This record gives sequence, structure tokens and C-alpha cells, in this order.
Amino acid sequence: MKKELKKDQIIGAAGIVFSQKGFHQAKMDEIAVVAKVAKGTLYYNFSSKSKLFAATVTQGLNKIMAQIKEELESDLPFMAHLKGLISSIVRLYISHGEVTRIYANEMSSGIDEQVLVEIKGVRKEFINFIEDILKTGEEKGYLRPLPHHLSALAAVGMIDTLCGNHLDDPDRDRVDLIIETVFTILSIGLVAEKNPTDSQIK
Amino acid sequence: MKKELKKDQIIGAAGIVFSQKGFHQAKMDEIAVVAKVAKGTLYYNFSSKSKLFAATVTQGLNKIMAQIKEELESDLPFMAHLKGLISSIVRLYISHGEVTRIYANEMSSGIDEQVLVEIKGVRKEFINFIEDILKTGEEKGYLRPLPHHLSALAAVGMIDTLCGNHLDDPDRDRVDLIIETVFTILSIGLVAEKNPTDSQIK
Amino acid sequence: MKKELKKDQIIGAAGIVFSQKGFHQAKMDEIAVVAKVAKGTLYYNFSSKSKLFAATVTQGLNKIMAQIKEELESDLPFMAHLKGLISSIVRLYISHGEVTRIYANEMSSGIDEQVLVEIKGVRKEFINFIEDILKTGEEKGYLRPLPHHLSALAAVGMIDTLCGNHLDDPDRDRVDLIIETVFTILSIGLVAEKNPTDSQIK
Amino acid sequence: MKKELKKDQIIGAAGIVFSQKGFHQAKMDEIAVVAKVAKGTLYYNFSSKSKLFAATVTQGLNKIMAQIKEELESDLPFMAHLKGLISSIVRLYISHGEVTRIYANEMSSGIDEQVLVEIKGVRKEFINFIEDILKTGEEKGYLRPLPHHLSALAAVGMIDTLCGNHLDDPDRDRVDLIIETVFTILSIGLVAEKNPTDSQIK
DNA sequence: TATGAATGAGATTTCATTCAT
DNA sequence: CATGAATGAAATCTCATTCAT
Repeated sequence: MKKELKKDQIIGAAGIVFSQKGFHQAKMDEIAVVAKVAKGTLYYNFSSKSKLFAATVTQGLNKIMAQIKEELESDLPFMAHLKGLISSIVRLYISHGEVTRIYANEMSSGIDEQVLVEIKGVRKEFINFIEDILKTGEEKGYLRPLPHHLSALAAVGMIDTLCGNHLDDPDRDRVDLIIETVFTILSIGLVAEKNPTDSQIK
Repeated sequence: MKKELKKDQIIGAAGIVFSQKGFHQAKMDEIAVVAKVAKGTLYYNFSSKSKLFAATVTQGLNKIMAQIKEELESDLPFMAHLKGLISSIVRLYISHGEVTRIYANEMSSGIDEQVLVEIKGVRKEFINFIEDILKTGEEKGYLRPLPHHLSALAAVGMIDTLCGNHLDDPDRDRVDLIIETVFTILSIGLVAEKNPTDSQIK
Repeated sequence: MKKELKKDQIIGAAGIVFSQKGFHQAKMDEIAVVAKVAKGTLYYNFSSKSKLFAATVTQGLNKIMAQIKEELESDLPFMAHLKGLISSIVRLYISHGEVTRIYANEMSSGIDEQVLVEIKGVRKEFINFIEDILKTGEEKGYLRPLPHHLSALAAVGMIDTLCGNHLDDPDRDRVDLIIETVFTILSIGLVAEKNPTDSQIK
Repeated sequence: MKKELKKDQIIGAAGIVFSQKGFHQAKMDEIAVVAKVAKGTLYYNFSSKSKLFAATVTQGLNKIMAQIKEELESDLPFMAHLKGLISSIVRLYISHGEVTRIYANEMSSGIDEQVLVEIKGVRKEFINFIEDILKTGEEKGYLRPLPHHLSALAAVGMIDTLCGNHLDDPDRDRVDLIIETVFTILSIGLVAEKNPTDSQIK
């Protein structure tokens, strides 16, 4: 009870600091100050900086994923379903900026292999989730046959980048425009509709 | 002359070490060893680790951009032009993994603001380059009107992620499949061609 | 009653952990786990780590000394008495390895002066006990006149080292051989009996 | 050249501090102060505290052993040889107190296994050296047949303890008395010469 | 009495940077 | 120009001890 509260308090602070500074620049001292606990308390609850980082990221991503799934009404027509999915992801990515930025920026080295594996696992789960939706779409004849894994990665990459950019400079692009753009590209691409070049496309 | 050679020698080593370890995990000692010079020589040529990093990344990215532009035959039909562009980017991203991985992973904090700005400048230049091509495509009626900046970011994000993934696990996906997938999504999207749901979109 | 039981339980655990890890490497956390009490309980019963260490060692050494005295039949002929003494010491040293190893290894710094003094007191008491026996032997004409204090120290040092070695590598030397060797050296030395070099001695 | 000098300077300081405080209580900060170098210089020359400790002890012990061997005139009659040996060991033990105390007190845990093994190796070498001399004595008929390994350990243990005691309280016993006592016990034991109890022995 | 979460002073270690040679 | 020994600020992590429950 008490313990879980304190852990959440720490994870909250860690999320803020890690996302602002990145893993290496975030100092345990600062996290302790933000969390309003002593440095020792950090280590009493999480055995290392890496472990705290892992807890922060995985808990954050899991929360986002759960929320995405929750927001997704499954009885909508497929395309509406897809649009809802994109909308959820984009909005949650942006509103949980402190987690998603970490994710996008700190997957490189300097973190124990073990922790890295844990985090990548959550990411993979997420990709698989998208992949499954795309697969269903193809099976039902809504989507053209493409390598699902790559399509899912492409979708996520697009969203990552657009959301990351939005967080860097929030005034520039409106969120609904981002959603619209992602959806359009993903669904019908960039090519103008009555374009004679269609035939050129291989 | 001599000096430039030594600098290149150092930048070469730095590229290897930075891409393997990331900015913070890369140690000046190791770069010196790999470059086969003394540590002092690093500082004789670059005033700080950050500056060396900036030099490594900007030189690398500029080289890649130059190569992309060079590979691009401008008198092809637009779609072929676009496909050639994607193909160039993907192949060069992957073959210059040591630079592009740095870029994808280390843009977060821990590097002097000044250096970060320099690197982001190169990135922005690149995005603009893509943006211009898309704008031209729209003006000529090949592409549907969409916010160019977002489209360009989406395209680059897609490619970043797919190439990053390929570098992590090179056996999984063939490069030409990546190119094909990116091109298909970007041009005509995921939606199956004669799909009645078209009307539902938007 | 209850309290004494708990104290003994803690001292038992402390003996095990201190002897395995040494004073500095033994952690209060581990002692608490081994003793199956909470860490706070350690401090409820012993005001500090040093005090717990002192209690562990002095209780252990006192127990050993009491047992040695008990095993010693005083109406035996002197040399049998001496041999019995050595036998007792060696066997008890080895069977109470967890205490005697502490003693041999951890008498150096890092423990409060006060506690150190307490422990050294027990040791001194032990040396005095041996010294008294040797003095009696000399008075009765069994032993040659030598500085008793040094002889006692020499005897104890010999036994310490041989027993410590045995505990490190129990398979190497049989206990009875150790007893035999100590007794032979202490009583008649290393020099062969009818050796003409006797005259050279001294 | 320069480097070896600095290393020696550090080892000298480390010897002083380690012997006064013991391994765990000795702080790298203090060693640095005593050595008059920055803390980083310690680590530039020795990769860890343990390694510095190992270097300090093994260098010290090797120096002592070398000196013992050097002082030993091999063409003396055997008993004089033995006495010279004891005399050398005792005097060198005492005059190199800062090393031998470390050895006697800090062989317990808390030091990397690897370093411990290195130090124990030097000790073993020393024991073997004594053992060989005793073996020679027996082969030449000067010494009674006893397990050499145990005899050597016993001799060293005796000397360790007496010298350690002398260093704790230098005023108490004169060094030559210590040498005399060790020699007497080792050679002819404690038993008075024309003692009728000889027959009782064993 | 007993607990165990919380503390914080202090230790080892790292590494970018400097500068005398 | 080049070197590499030396530096010291700063970071992570430890653990004996305390105290509210």
C-alpha cells in the first residue's frame, strides 16, 4: 500500500526528469529532489538507476497501450477503427510526452542490456498489436497485402517522428492535423487521386 | 593537408565508437585508441567531445545528403524520381549506419545546446529538401495537397524506423522490400485499391 | 527469558555471517535475514553493529574457554595435562570456526576502540590462562625457564595458524596430526633427539 | 621511469595508511593526501583499491622475502642457519610492520577473490621456502621427522603472533628475547632437559 | 517489543579536460 | 604538432542507523 504509493511517487518524478534530461543526464539527486524523498529511498525502492528507468518506461508504455486498447471501439467499420487507432496513439503519445520522448531518444547504449531488453519487449508488444490490426484489415480485404511487420513499423515510425516534432515545438502543428495527415498517408498515400501516374506505380 | 588527414582519421574513429556506444558511453580514450592517436591529439584537433561529436555527425550527414542529391536524376518522371529518392535514402541510411544510428539515438540531451542546434540544423535542411520535392510534386499535380512539412517528417520517420530496425536485425528484412514498402505506403497507402470503404474515409 | 532467546538467536546468526564475511563485509540486513528477525530488532537488542560483533565474539570465546577448562582434568600428570590442553584448544578452535576465524581475521581497525578493547580483553584472559599453566609447569620442574608470556603467545600463534589453515582447506591435514605436531614442537622441539648439534644450540 | 617513481610513491603511502587503518577503513582520499597526488592519479596507476592493496602487499612481502634470503648465509652449520633465519624473519617482520600487519589482519573477506588469491600466493611461497629449509634439516639428520608443512606453518604462526604483539606494544618484549624464545621452542621445545617425563611423551 | 521504510553521509570510481614536455 | 600523466568534479550506490507505527 504505502510502498506502492511511494514507488509511484518516485516513478512520477523519474518520468519528468528522464524525459527532460535523458537517461545519462538525469541525476539520481535531481530525481530524489523532484520526488521529495531522500536519495536512499530511490535505491530502497529500485535497485539501480537502470531499474528505475526500466520501471518508469515500461509502466508508462503499458499504461499508454492499455489506454489505446481501451479507447478502441471494436465494432466500428474497419477504416473508422483504424482512424480511431491513429487518433488514440497520437493523442496519447503527445499527452504522455514525458514517457514517449524517453522512449524515442534513449534506446541506445549505456543502459544494462537486461533493462534494454525489457523495454524493447514492451515496444515489440506494441508493434505486434498494430501488426495484428493491419493483418485483420488485410484478411477482411480492406488493406492491400504488404509485409505487416514493415507496415506496422512504418506507421509507428511516422507517428513517433511527428509527435516528437510536435513536442519539440508544440505551436507549429495542430494535433488534429497530425492525425489527419498520418491517416491519409497510411490509408491512401500521397498520390493525387485521379492521377494518370497510377499506372506507373509498380 | 596533414592536419585534415588526421582530423578525418579521428572522425572516422569517432563515427565507429559513437555509433556503437552512443554519445555518453563513448569514451575519448577509446576513440583515441581506435584512431591510433594520443588522447591529447583529439583535443588538439577538436576542442571538446561535443565538438568532435558535432563534426562527426554533421560531416556524416552532409556526406549522405550530398550523395542522395547526386544519385537523384532530376529528369525522370516524378514518381520514378520519388522512388529513386526513397531508394537512395534507405540504402545510404543503412550503409552509413554508424552515422544514422547516432542521429536517431542521441538527439536527446547531454550535449551542449550549441552542438545540438548545429546537428538539428543539418536535419532540418534534410527535411526541407524532402519537403521541396513534395511541394514540387503537388504543384505539378502528382501529389494530393497535404501539409508538406508533416508529410516530409512522416516520410523521414518511416524511413528512420525501418532502417534502424534493419540495422538492429539485418537478417530480418531485405532492403529492397523496405524500399518497396515505404514507396507503396507513401504513394498509394495501405488501402486496397477497389475498396468500397473509400467513401468512409474522412 | 524471551529476550535472551531472541538475543541468542541473533548472536547465532551474527556468528555465521561475521565468520563468513568478516566484520565489514557482513551486513546488518543479512544478519537480520539469517536470524529471521527484522533489522530493527537487531538494534532493539544491540545498540550497534560493533556491539553485536563484540557480543558475538566474546560470548563465543568465553564459551570456548569455559569448555577448554572443563575438558581439562587437573589430576593428570603434567605432560598429559599439557597434551590434553592442546588437544582441547585445537579441537574447539576448529569446531567453533565461525568464532575463531573472526578473531584471527578481524582484530584490525574499523571497529570502535571500545569494542576492540573488550575483545582483546578476552584474548588476554585466554593467553593468561595458558601462561599460568606454563608457569606451573616450570615451577614444578617440568618446563625449562622461558618468558612465559612469550611462550604462551607462541603456543597460541602456532595453534591459530594451523587451525586457520585447516579451516581454509579441511581435507589437507588431519586434526590429530595437528595436535600431535603442536605438542611435539612445544614439548621437545624440532631437533632430532640424539643429535650432536645439541651442543651447538644457544 | 617517471611512472614507476609515482607508483612507488603511491605504494609507500598506501602501505602506511593500509597498515594503520586496515583495508576497509583506509580511504582512497587519505592515501591520495599522504601520497601527495590527486585521487584520480591513484586510479590512473592502479585500477582499483583492491589492486592497489594487492600491489602494496605483494611488493612488500616480496621485498621482505628477498631480504630474508639475502641475509641468509648458507654455509653456516645448520642450527646457526636456522637461528639466522628466525632472526632475519623476526627483525624484518617488525621493521616492516606496515606490511606484515596488513598481512596478518586483512586476509579476510571484502577484497576481490582474485586479489586475495594473489596475496595468498606470496604467503604460500614463503611457507614453502621455510618448509624446504626444514626438509633439508631432516634429510641431513638435524631435525626429527615431522610433517614439514605443519612445522613450517607452526613456525610462521608463532612468529606472526609474537611480532604482531610486539608491534602492538613495542615496549613490552625485547626483539632479541623474541628471537631467542622462538628459536628455543622450535629447536628443543619447552620441556626441561633431564626431565623424567620424556617417557610419558606421546 | 518488534518492525521495516526511510534516511543521508560518505565511499569508490569515472572520465573529460589540461598542460608540461 | 603531439603526447599521456595528472587532475578533480561529479555521479552512482551502500548501509548503519533511526523512528513512526
